[in-house]
Amino acid sequence: MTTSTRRGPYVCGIDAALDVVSGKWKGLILWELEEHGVRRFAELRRGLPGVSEKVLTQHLREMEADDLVVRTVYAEVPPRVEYALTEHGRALNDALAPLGLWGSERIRREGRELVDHADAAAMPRPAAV
Amino acid sequence: MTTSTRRGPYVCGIDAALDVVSGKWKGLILWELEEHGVRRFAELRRGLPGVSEKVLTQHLREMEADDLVVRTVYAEVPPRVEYALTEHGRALNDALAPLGLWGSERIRREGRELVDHADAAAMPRPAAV
DNA sequence: CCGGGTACCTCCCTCGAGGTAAGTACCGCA
DNA sequence: TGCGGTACTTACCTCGAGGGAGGTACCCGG
Repeated sequence: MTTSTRRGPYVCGIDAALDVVSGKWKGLILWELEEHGVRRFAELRRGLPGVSEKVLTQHLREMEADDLVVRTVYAEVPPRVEYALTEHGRALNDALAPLGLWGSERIRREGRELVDHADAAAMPRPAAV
Repeated sequence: MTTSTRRGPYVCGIDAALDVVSGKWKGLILWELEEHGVRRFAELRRGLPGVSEKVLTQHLREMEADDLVVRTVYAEVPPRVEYALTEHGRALNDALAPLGLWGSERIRREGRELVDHADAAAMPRPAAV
C-alpha cells in the first residue's frame, strides 16, 4: 500500500495534525487548493515545481484518505480528475493560517526572502545556507 | 554536522513553519516546555517516552539554533542544563494552538477506530501522562 | 568498589520517504 | 507516423532522519 507507517497513538492534537500535514508537499498542496479552489492533477503538478508524479499521487491519496481533499473522476475519454478541499481540509487550512503567519514573520526576521513560484520552478533545490 | 538538510527557499510561511517543526519530537518538546516552563535534559527525556538521547540533543540543538528554546548551562559539578522556550518559541506554540485543536477534533471524530486499530498490545509509545 | 545519575558525543545501521524512469491506454494534432 | 497530453502504476535506488549501543568525565550514596 501507499499508506505510510504513521498513525501512532497520538499524545496530543498537535501530534495528530502534524502527522497529517507531514509530507514534503502536503502544505503546498493545501495552499494550492485553497488558492485555486479546484485543480486537476497536471495543474497541481505544475503548481508544485519539483514534485514527481508518483509522490503527488501518493500524497493526494493519503489526503483523500484523511478526508482533506475530494477526488472527482470524470469518466471521459481524455482522463480528467479534479481535486478540491473538503470541509475538514478547509478547517485545517484555517488552523494552519496562524502558523503561516508565524513562518512568514520568521522568514522576515531572518532576512531571508520569500521565493515565489516562478523562481522556484527554475531552481531544483538550491539548498541555501 | 547535526544540522539537517532543510532550509530550502520557502514558498510560503507554512512551509517555513513546518520545516522548523518537522522532526519526530519537536512538537512534543514544545508542548513539554510550554507545560512545565523549564525542563532539564533528563526531565525532557522522561517526558518523551521513546526518544533517544542522541536525537533529543539533536532536536534541542536545532531548536536552539532556530531560536525556539534557550539552553542554560550551569557550570556545576553534576552537570545541569535547563531548557526553556524563547519568546519566539512561545509565539510558535500559540500559532500551533489552533492546529492542536484541529488535531484533537480529528482524533475525536475519526480517532476512535484508528486508536482501536493502533492496538494497545504493541504500544511502542506508552503514551504516558 | 560498584552502580547510578548528569549531559552529552560518536560510530554504525535500519528503514522508509521521496526521486527516477519506464510502462499503460487512449486521444488529438500535424 | 509520431509526438504530446491525460492520469496514473510499478520497479528500483538514494539518502538521511532517527534508533542502538557504547564512551566520556565527574560525583554521590551504599
